[in-house]
Parts: sequence; C-alpha cells; structure tokens
Amino acid sequence: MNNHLRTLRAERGWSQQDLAQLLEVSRQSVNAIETGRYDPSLPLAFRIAELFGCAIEDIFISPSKG
Amino acid sequence: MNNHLRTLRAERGWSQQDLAQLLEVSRQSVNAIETGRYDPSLPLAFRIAELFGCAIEDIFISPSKG
DNA sequence: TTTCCATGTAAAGCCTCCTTCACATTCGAA
DNA sequence: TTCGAATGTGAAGGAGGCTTTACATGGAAA
Repeated sequence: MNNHLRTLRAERGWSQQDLAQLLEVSRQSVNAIETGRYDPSLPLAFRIAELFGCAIEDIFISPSKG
Repeated sequence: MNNHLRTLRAERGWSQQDLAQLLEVSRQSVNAIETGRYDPSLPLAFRIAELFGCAIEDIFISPSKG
C-alpha cells in the first residue's frame, strides 16, 4: 500500500528517528512503512494520522485505488 | 479497538457470513473484529470502509479516544 | 580524511492477523 | 421436537507487523 508518509515527515523536517519516537515505534518500522515493505497495523495508522492531523485516507492510498 | 461494524452490518440486514463474502475474508474474521478480539489489517479496514461508504475513522474508534 | 547523521536492509524472535476445521449455543420455523 | 441459520469460540498453522542488534552506504561538516 502506497502512502505519503515520507512527504509529510519531510515537510516537518523530521528524521525517521524523530518520527519513530513521536509514534513510539522503532526507526526501522518507520522506514519499512515509508519504503512500502509493509503496512502499519490499524492502531499505528491511527497514531500516524492523529500526529499529522489528517485522516488515514489522506496518508495511505487504498489498494483499490492503486 | 472498538468499532461500529455490527451496527452497520445489522442496518443492512447482513449476516456475518454475508459480510465476510463481500469482504473476501472468513466469517470468523468478521466475528473476531466485531467482538473486538482483534483489529483488521489496514488493507481490510480500507475494504470495510469502502463497502460501507464511509471513512475508516467513522467505523473504528481510535484507541486514544477510547 | 575523518566523523557524524540519515537512511536502507538483514536476521531472529515474538505477537497479531487471518485461515480452516471443528464444536457449542441459541433461536425461529417446520 | 427437529431442523437449519446465525453466532461465539478454540486450536493449529501461515503470513505479516514490530522489535532489537547489527552492518552498509551516502552526504555534510570538521
């Protein structure tokens, strides 16, 4: 599943490490999500959306809308 | 994570089996999500939201707003 | 050059999602 | 009562999310 995480993070000038701490996950998890190696769990997707102040659908691209 | 899946399903008069087929998952998965035994994956959450024509946030309750 | 920061990725392990098969309960219809 | 549909749950197994540890690369700064 594609997403806009890298863009949103860059807009705020955060490193993957910074973002990982804000989300309380490992830096590798942030990296894996940004590079599309796997999708976050639903609870983590909620934390990401809340951190960036938008809807999950604004960050993650539905597979059906490839 | 709490959710409104059972209500939405009941509003449409669907059984768990009906919903499972529409979502292309097992009946047990639908049941487990409704009873809160586990959260759906993010791709499945997208399919659920699209099926009911609303946002993920309208169906699943963020843990932080418990 | 050397150092440091940011990023990418691999391996091993644990936990969760999702499956199938199976069984139990409840309830309404025949 | 008997039957079938709907629901809840358990066990076992495969796939994937997330962790820690570790190593490699590239670029900016000293």
